[in-house]
Amino acid sequence: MSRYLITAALPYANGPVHIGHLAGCYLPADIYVRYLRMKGEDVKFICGSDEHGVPITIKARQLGITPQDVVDKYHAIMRDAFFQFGISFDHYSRTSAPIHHQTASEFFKTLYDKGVFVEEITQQFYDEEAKQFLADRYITGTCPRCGYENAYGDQCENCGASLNPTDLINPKSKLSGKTPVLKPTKNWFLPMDKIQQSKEFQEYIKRFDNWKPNIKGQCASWLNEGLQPRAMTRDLDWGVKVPLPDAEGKVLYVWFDAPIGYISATKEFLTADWEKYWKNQPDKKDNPTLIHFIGKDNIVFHAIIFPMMLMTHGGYVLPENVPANEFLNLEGDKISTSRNWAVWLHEYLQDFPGREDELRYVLTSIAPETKDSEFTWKDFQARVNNELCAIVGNYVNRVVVLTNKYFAGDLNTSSAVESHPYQKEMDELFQRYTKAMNNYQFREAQSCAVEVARIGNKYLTEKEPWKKYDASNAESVAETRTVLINCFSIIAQMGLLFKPFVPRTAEKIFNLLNIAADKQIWTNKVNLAKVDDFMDLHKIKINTSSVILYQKIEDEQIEKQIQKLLEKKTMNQQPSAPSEEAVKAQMAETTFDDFSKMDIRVATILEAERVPKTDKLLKLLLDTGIDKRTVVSGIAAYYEPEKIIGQKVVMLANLAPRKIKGIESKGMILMAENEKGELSFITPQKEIITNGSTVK
RNA sequence: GGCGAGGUAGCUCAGGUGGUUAGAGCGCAGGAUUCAUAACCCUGAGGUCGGGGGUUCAAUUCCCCCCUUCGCUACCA
Repeated sequence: MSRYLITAALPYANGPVHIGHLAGCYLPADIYVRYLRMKGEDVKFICGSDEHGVPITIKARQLGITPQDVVDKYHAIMRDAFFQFGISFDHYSRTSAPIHHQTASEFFKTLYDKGVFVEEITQQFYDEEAKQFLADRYITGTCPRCGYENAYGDQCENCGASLNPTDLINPKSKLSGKTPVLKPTKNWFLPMDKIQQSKEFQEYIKRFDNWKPNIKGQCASWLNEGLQPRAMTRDLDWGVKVPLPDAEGKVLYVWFDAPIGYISATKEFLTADWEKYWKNQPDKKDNPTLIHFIGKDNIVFHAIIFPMMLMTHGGYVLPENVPANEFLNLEGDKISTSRNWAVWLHEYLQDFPGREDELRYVLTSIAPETKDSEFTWKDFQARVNNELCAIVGNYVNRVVVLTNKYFAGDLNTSSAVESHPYQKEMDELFQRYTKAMNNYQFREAQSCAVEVARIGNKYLTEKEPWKKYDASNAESVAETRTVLINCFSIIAQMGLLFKPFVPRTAEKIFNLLNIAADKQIWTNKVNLAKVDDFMDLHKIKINTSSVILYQKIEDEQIEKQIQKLLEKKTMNQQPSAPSEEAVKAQMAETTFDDFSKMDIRVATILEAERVPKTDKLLKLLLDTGIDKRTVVSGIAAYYEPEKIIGQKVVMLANLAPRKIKGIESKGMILMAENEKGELSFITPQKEIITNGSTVK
């Protein structure tokens, strides 16, 4: 028996869980864990809410409540939805738990004492009015890449660029709306560049060879570019306090503390025994196997940074595999929490009560294992109706109905039971299934389970007891009994294959056949003797007139869901629907004096060309009325160079010159921008306005 | 622009260290059947495996170029 510690990414506690999270991470993790348990392995499945970090503090501020209120709310929603859906965590914790603060704090202190960190004083934005340093997410400004005005200091949500706060144009503090100033502050960096060179790390990355191509490729890409030191502390007051005397007002970087959440949750759950699931054991063969299930957005943290932390700490095992999935799209569009384009788990559970297995089944059949995939409601309906109802559910019901019809539900017999002619195919399916499961190919494995039902249907159709059964002929009765016994044996084996995927269905099947929990043990090879041990083939008795495992999904239900989504889409597209994200709040007050320092004037574009090797930049020659000058502008996504010659524009003329891609840019074109970050020139309306006319 | 992963039947996806007729499910067409949730079972039609070049006796599979989708990354005063 091997020991496993399986984790699923800690969901961030600032919003509920949607089907993309499930298909990408929680469902595959749960399936794998249930498979390991079925094999009789010693496995612990750990997860919890990730409750630190800046977005939560922003959300709290917006709602006028404390960060703790925010995380309390979403922690409860997520935990309840997960458990109702059947994600079988052994323990679901949270990073605001005291034991987590203690564990993360100690972990940091150990690395500090070992001299792992590099202390560095850097210039960070500081809000003089709020008297605090600003984390990346607390700074907004114009995205230098796409021109989106509400980009965050770490990332632009419009174009997805990852940024440094100092990259932002016109940075503003989210606290006061004022322009922040740069001020020195001390932080502790993980020298990932050095650790990358270490023998131990080089040894560790060899195991990437066995990982899925998408992850291996992404990691190789990071490693080839060379890793950079990364700050493991932040100037913020929400999180785990940095356990050092000179670290007032600093907390651990959320990505430092979050993965430690896996450890603290294990501690909380197992108390004294936790180390058996995390640490190297005296005898190497007793070492636990650590596997992280995540979505592809987390690869670098789980495959590289966290292992580096574990490695430099010492004593811990490193992840054996990080099976990350790609993204799930929804009805042709990317799932987006901020645009509310999602199917939320807690809403599904309400709209489809008792239909958890149906969603589990469909999400597994379309899981983005090797590439992005797509969920549509029509497809959901088709898969439930054509596969679960028609093939699986219908098969079980026909066997039950026939048994009642010819044997009043009792197949009890003392004569020997012959195997059916498809046992070889079944055996092959079990082997295919095992191989797929071991390689994290869950869609393939699940299809093996459906395949079993197809075999059953085929067998039944070939034997056609409804034609051959003759109550007055003992031989015919015996043969029919054998056929039905075999049909039940196929059902039982199907239950085993289905158990990790649709646990409630499996439960119903095992209840129907009175198969005790201690018999539901996986075997990767089947034959009659094994099946007979698994379930007593001589004593099959059922006491139900029919078994409907799955109900059809009606057109109206699907229409309703599609309608729900269309409404969301309409709301998203209405430019007049102002939401907090869409329309920028008014900035802090300024003075006429400040405004009049701007030399804003009209100019005409004389020449325009793309800046080579860039996506966004145009090099423009402008006639400003006073001179002809070069300006580089990030508008290539919205204007083609040939088409803007002669275009009148408004520009800021006295902006300090700056070199961009080696070109000296003297000024800045002013652009109007909508909430999507789309840009437009601002053009004077009358011909009397000529080059050099001022704007005031 | 650089890097990574994809582009295979109408749809959702498998597969391939180069080698006889390229696979599955759904959908579609035809047949058979009635135990069953109009379900099951059988048969069939459908693809120059993103495009173009090259290497080879032979390429969908190897090499080069291009187009395209997704992600990471650079440039936007």
